[in-house]
Amino acid sequence: MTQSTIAIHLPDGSIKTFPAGSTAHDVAMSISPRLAAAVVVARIKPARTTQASPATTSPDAEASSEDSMYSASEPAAESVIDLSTPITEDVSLELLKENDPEALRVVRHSAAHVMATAILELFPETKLGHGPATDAGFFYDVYRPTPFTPDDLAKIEERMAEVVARDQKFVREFEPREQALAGYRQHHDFMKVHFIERFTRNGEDVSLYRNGSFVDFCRGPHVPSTGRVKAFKVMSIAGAYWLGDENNPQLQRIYGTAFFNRKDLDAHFVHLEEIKARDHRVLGKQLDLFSIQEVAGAGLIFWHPRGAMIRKTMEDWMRDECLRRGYSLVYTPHVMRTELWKISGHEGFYSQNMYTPMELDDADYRLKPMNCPGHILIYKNSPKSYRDLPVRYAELGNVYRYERSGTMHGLLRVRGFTQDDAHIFCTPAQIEDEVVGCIDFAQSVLTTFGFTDFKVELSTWDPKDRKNYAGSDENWDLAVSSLRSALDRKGIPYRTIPGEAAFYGPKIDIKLVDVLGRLWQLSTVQFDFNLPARFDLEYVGEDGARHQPVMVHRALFGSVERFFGVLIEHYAGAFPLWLAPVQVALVPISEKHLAYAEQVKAQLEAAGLRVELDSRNEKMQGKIRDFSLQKIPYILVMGDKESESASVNVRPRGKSQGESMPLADFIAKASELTTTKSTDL
RNA sequence: GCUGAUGUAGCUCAGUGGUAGAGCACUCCCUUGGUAAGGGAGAGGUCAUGGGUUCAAGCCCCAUCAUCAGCUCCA
Repeated sequence: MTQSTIAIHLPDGSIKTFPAGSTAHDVAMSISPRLAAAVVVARIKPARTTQASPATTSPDAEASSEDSMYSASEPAAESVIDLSTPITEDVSLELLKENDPEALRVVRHSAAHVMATAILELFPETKLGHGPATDAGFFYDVYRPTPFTPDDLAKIEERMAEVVARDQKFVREFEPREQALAGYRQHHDFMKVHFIERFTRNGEDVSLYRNGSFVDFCRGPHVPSTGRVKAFKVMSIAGAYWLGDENNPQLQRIYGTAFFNRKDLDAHFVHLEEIKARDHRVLGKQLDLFSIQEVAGAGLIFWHPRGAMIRKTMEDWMRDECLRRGYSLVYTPHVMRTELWKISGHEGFYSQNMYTPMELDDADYRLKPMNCPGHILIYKNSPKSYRDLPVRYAELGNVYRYERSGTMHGLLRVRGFTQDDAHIFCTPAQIEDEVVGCIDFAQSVLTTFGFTDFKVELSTWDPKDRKNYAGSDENWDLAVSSLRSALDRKGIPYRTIPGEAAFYGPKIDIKLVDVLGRLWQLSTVQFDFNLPARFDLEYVGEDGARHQPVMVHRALFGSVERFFGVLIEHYAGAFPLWLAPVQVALVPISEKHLAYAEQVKAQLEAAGLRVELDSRNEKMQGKIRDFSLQKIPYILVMGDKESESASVNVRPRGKSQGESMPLADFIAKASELTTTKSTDL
C-alpha cells in the first residue's frame, strides 16, 4: 500500500506531514536550514512501534542481524538512514547531529570509503574487502600482492585530503544483483563477489554507494558528502586473514580514525597517550616491577622485588581467603610423567599447547599446563565418603603452556604463569551451593582489588553437536541449571552463549571492566564431566554404593600474572596503600636530619609498614620528585621542626603540600588504611 | 604461526657507508637546600645474534631471536 503523505513523529512529540518520498534532509530543512546543515544522519523506526518498550538489543544482537541490511528492502526495526533516503511510510524520526555516537560511526565508515577512494586512485590494482567502522576508528581490508609501506600510507592520507576537498556527494544506488556481480567478477574483485553472494539473494537489487567515480558495495548509511570527513588519520597497517581463517590468504588491513573536527581527533591522540602511560609494560619498567629477559625466553616473567612484594600481598590475601572459605591448600609438582597426561587426556587434545617431553630414567616427563590432574591424584589417594564432600583443593600453581610466537603480550599473555586454581569435588546435590560460593568469592576478589564493574557469560553446549561433548545429558542439564540458578540467587545479570562451552562441561566466565572500560577475561568457573570419568573418581554414598563426584574447576585471578597486569593498568601504577610495594618514603631535609629519619624508619617498620629512606646527597625537591614518579603513597618530609617534635610532614600521593602530624598519629592512620584496604590516602 | 614495523649506554632516544652521541639514571667532588630536577667532573656500548657485500658496515643484503601494531589462538 502506498501513501501520498507520510506522518513524521519527532522526538519532541510533534507530528508533521510530508509528501511521501520526502527525506530526512527535507524534514530538517522544514525546521531550520542551520539544523539541516548540522545533521549527519537520521534514525527512524516505524511509527506504530513508537510506544513499544525501549530497545535493549545488545551490540552482539545487532551484529548478527546484518545479513538483511545490504538489500534494497527497508528493514522493519529501528535503523539509521541517509539524509537523502526517501521515506515512504509513517515513522518516528530522530535527526542525529555530530555529537551523536551513532553519527561518529557513520562518519568513520564514510572515512573508510574516502580511504578506499584514495587507495584505488593511487594503487588501482588493489582489490577491496570490507571497510567497517570500529570502536576507535575504521579499517579497510584490501588485497594487493605488494605490501604498503609507511610512505604509501602517508600518500594515501594526502590523497584522502584531496578527496575530502572535492566534497563529493555520497549517493546510494541500486543495481540488479547479477549486474553488480558481473562487474566485480570482471575486475576479479573476489572479496566483493563473496560479500554480495553472502549478503544478498538472487533477484534482489544490491545497495551501492558512489562518491565521484568510486563505487562500493555497501549498506550505508553515509554522511552527505566527503567534505564532512573533516578530521582523520591513517594509523597503521597489519595483516588480517581473509574471512578470519588462517588458512586463507592474508589481506592488508589499513587502520585509520576519523572525527567530525580536529579538536576531537587531537583529544583522541591524547587519550592514546594516556592509555600508553597506563600500559603495564611501560609502568613495569618505570616502577621496576618485572621484566622479561630475551636471554631466558619469551613469555617468561621475572618478578623484581617491588613486583614480587605486590604479588606476595595478592597471594597472601588469596590463600587466607581460601582457608576462610573452606578450601584446603595443596602443592603439586611442576613436571609429571607423560603417563599421567595420557590418563588425563592432555597428551591427546592439549599436546600442541604443552612443552615437549623430557626424558629421564627411561620415562618421559612433561611440564604441567594445568593443575587438575595433580589435584585429582590427591583426591584419589584416599577413599572418600559423601561425608568428606565437598572437597576443595586450592593451589597457586605454576603452569607452562606453549604459546605461538607473536601471541605474547607483557604479563597478559605469557608462556609461564600462576593460576589461583582450585578444584571442587562434590555430590550433584551440592553443585548449586558450590557455584554460589565460587561466584561470591569471585565478586569478593573484584571488589577487594578495586574493580566495580564486570560482565558474566554463561557458556552452554550446542545441542546439535551432542556427540562432541563428554558427560551425560542429565549431568549437563543439572550443571547448566545449577549455574543459572546460582547466578539468579546472586542476582547477577548474565549473557548465555550456546556452543561456547568446553567439550568437558559448561562454564561461567567473569569479565572484568577496568577503569578505562576495557574488558578482561579473568575468573572462570567450569564443570568437568571428563576427568572424573577418566580417573575413575568416586566416593561412597549414604547408600553404601560408589558414585562419581562432580568436579568444578575455578580460577579467580585467572592467572596471577594477568591479574597483576590488569591491576597495574587499572591503578595506572598508583596502587592503594595495602598493595603498594613501598608504602612510605622518607625525605630528610638535609644530612643532619638523617639520624631522625632512621629512627622514624625503624618505628614505621616496627608497625609493619614498608618504608624507603632516601639518604642520597640530593636536595629534598629532587627526592620528592623521584618518589612522586615512583607513585609511592606517602612521602614524609622531616627537618628541624619535625625532629624536635617527634612528628612528620605527610605528603600524600598526588597532593602538592604536606601536613605535619605526630609520628604516632601517622602510624595509626596508615595502619588503619592498610588493614581496611582503603583506596584513600 | 602469519603481515608490517622496530632492536644503538640501566632508561628515553639521535645517528643514511669513513674515529659511537645526547638527556636522565649511576660514581666522586662542591653544595646542606622546607615540598616535582642546585653545580661540576667521571665512568658506562661486541650498535639484538650469526652470516654476507664493501678498501671500509650501527647504516646495505640474508637468516635467526626478541619486541611493537594487528590477524589467528588463549588464562
